[in-house]
Amino acid sequence: MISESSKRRISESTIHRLSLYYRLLSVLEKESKETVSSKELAEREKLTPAQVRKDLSFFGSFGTRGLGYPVSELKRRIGEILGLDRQWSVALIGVGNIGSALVGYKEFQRQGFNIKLIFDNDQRKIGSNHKGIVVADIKNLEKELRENKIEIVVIAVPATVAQYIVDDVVKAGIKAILNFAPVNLKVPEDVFLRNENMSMELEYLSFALVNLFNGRGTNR
Amino acid sequence: MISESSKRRISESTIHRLSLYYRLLSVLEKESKETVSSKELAEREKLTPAQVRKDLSFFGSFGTRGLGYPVSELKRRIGEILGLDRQWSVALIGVGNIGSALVGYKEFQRQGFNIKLIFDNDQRKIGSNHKGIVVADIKNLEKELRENKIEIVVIAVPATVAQYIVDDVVKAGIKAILNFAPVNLKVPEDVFLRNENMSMELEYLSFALVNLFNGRGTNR
DNA sequence: TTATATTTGTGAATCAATTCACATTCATTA
DNA sequence: TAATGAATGTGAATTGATTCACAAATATAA
Repeated sequence: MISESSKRRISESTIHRLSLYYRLLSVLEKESKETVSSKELAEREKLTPAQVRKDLSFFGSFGTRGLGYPVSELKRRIGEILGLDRQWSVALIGVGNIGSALVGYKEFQRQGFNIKLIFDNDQRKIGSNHKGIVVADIKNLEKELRENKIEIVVIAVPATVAQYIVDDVVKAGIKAILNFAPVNLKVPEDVFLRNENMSMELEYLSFALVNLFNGRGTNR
Repeated sequence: MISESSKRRISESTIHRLSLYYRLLSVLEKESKETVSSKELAEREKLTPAQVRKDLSFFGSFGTRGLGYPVSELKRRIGEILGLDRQWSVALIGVGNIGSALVGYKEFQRQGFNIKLIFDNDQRKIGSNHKGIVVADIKNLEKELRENKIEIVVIAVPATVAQYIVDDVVKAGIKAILNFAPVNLKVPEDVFLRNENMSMELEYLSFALVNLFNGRGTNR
């Protein structure tokens, strides 16, 4: 897979759809379904069968003609591609509204994203316990990130301080950052930064209600 | 604008970028910047100037040749397009981890999304106060949604019950739903449904770390 | 064992989004 | 007031993503 993906350039949309397939396959696996066709996957995700097959074909051929894809096996393979076949050490910075929610978000753990450290700068929060993790002082950020071999950092601090925090996170050698603060962050070329913009979809709904209401909705 | 957008089909990406421009223009406005060029907007959002101009051109011509775009005016116009020039009545269903975070999320209010009602089915939560809003019993969902003229519903309940809730929400005549539950929901054609998949970006990071690490990161 | 029905995997074709490139417009300066 | 420079707005060109359509492979039924 690794060589495949460096050969061709895989689009962001394809990766996002792999996430969808992975989640759906987990459901099908629970339902003890043995095989599934691109047609069925497509119907359940509101895509075309060709789209599903094309997405998968970038990474190999996982199906059996005349039969479809083996549910468990395909789930396992997509898990491999997405890096969900391993555990990730995650640190969370900022334990306000959103930070607290993320600590308790079961879906992350289930996928192998383990929050190992929590940081904050508020003395009232430092030392407090969140789901078994003691909140550390942001002052020790770099040292702690290194010592605990953190691989992914989640930013959930106010927009005003996010850039300073990220600068320190980058200094600590972190190469993957998920940002919940509503602000554009600058990172070096070799750091992966993704933004979770919680207002964006709400704004899309607002746009849709105001502009697109000629009768029917347009879903993703 | 309304007629423009029904003439041509505006892509989802364009709308998402309008959200980005809007946020950036708010910053520029605070910095008392009078005008801004497509070049500068593009640089700050890691886009091309042509992309910025094309996006805006779908909705009209807001700039002055030789000068650029007037910051406040453009912000106002994009606000209009996105429906952020008005207040929206929002109901939140499910006040667990994520629901609680959303109640306190300032960014929503700032954009005119006002959480007016909160529902839950847990007797321990019903009647409790969240930022001045008393949690209502999910049993009265339909009645309350109608009486309070709710326009947008945010779903933050466990995946297992989300579809049942959504069915009731649709029955209440709601046409716009934002779903945080990690599950594919079915709604009629005339209802706008958007999904906020919190794991997706984390999975993208995971994918990037495993597959794309030939030195440099690829940011959005 | 053969015939028929399915369904994959994938080049080719189509459709959509992005970028190019430039005429046009306006601000500014001499 | 004319000349210069800057930046928009937009068709055309390009690039990228999606869908088509079909040969190949396999399952299943006769």
